[in-house]
Amino acid sequence: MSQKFAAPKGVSEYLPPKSNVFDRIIQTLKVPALAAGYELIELPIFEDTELFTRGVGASTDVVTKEMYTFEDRGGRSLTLRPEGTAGVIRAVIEHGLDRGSLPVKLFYQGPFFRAERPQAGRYRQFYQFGIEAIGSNDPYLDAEVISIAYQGYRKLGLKDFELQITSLGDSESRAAHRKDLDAFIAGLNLDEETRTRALKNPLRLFDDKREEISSSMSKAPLLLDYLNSESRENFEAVKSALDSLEISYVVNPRMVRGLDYYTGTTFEFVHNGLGAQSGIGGGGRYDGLMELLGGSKLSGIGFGLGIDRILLALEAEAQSGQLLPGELKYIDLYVIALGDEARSKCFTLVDSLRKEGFVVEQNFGDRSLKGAMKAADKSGARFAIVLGDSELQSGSVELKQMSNGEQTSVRLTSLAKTLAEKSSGL
RNA sequence: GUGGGCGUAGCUCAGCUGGUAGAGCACCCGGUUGUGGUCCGGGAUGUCGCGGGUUCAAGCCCCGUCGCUCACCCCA
Repeated sequence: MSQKFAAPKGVSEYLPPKSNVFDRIIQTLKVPALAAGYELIELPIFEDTELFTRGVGASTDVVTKEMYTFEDRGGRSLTLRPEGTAGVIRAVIEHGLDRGSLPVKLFYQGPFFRAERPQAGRYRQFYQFGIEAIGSNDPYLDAEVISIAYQGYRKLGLKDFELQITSLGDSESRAAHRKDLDAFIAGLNLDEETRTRALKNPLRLFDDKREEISSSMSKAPLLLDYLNSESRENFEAVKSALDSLEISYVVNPRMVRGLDYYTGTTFEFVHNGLGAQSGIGGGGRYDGLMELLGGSKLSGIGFGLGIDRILLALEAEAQSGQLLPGELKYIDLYVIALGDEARSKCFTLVDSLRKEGFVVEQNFGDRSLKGAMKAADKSGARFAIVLGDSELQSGSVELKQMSNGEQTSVRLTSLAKTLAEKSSGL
């Protein structure tokens, strides 16, 4: 009895050729981060459960109903990471990274886990690329962080997205607003569940898509109107820094983020071509997180970008039949051997060309020349050679350019040189 | 957790008021001796998601179940 296995529910998987695009996305997003001096931090996939309940916030849905939590053999409660920031902060504190020069600038990339009901752009295992800058509250740093995400998207060719920003202010500003917002919500007719949620974090109601709730929230007091002078000046400084980089944005005073640690500048990138899950990335400042997790009182800011959703966004923006960035695999040369003797010669030839840096594929098994040529064509190789008895005799091959069928006779000894010359001309 | 849609070849799907399985794409081979992309010919591939029921007969009807998907809650 053979059982057919399937991947667990709701996970995202990437197979060729789409996996090439997936890889390209990550490589591309890294470029602006590296250019700004951010360095890789590679962290465990699972952490102490309490890191998330405390860091992300016990009131959040992420913590209350979406965590993959399990006990290890020593009875410790562990959780598959639902987001990246808490782990980064933990590592910074644990290893004293904040004792060096500030801000500490880090980037990470990898899988994250939330046990939600899957839908378009929402998976139980999903991928994020993120950066964190810890130890400075300079508004220019906020703008730098935002610009790194922005540049990453643009480098990938994305256009149809919008940057939304707001400020959640400092604790004084939030307290003043909370008082009025609570009073306002108390006057609304809400179902039990929603009311409970509002008690934990009333801002969440701004994000509710149900018609009756969004319409009644339209008159709710906005946090942005309660910012004290310091918070307001800070927000203005961030905005003008973005202006100076010609990064356009819209201020969305109703924006809500899912994690409780955000303060001050908060932002989200929203794509217009996606379904309900339109946020392709977001982040913000977190003033109290470091201290909350047992570290020094340093502010930080960062973002997480959803690789899966960026891929969906690229697909949404692509014209039909258009290739996505990185989708086509690149091959310099396809080598076809005819006969046993040639086969053995080709095998070492391919090896040496690869060592010189060329991307080379060879045909395997007994195929007709026609079939092998067809495979060469489909591989996307720019050039092909056929090596059989006569080539072994003469010591030269016909180097065929696949795009136009042109063949040039080349000595085997100068194949690499000619290939390099011809390739650079393309 | 709640609600809608869908489950037929590797992929996208067709299958009329039930009569016992098809197309396109992809794949492999060939169109006389060692050269691809077009064209022509040939070929392999399905327990029609699974279980039960109705019927002489079910991919089509009924019940259940599993899965996928979209949306809500929530969120990258």
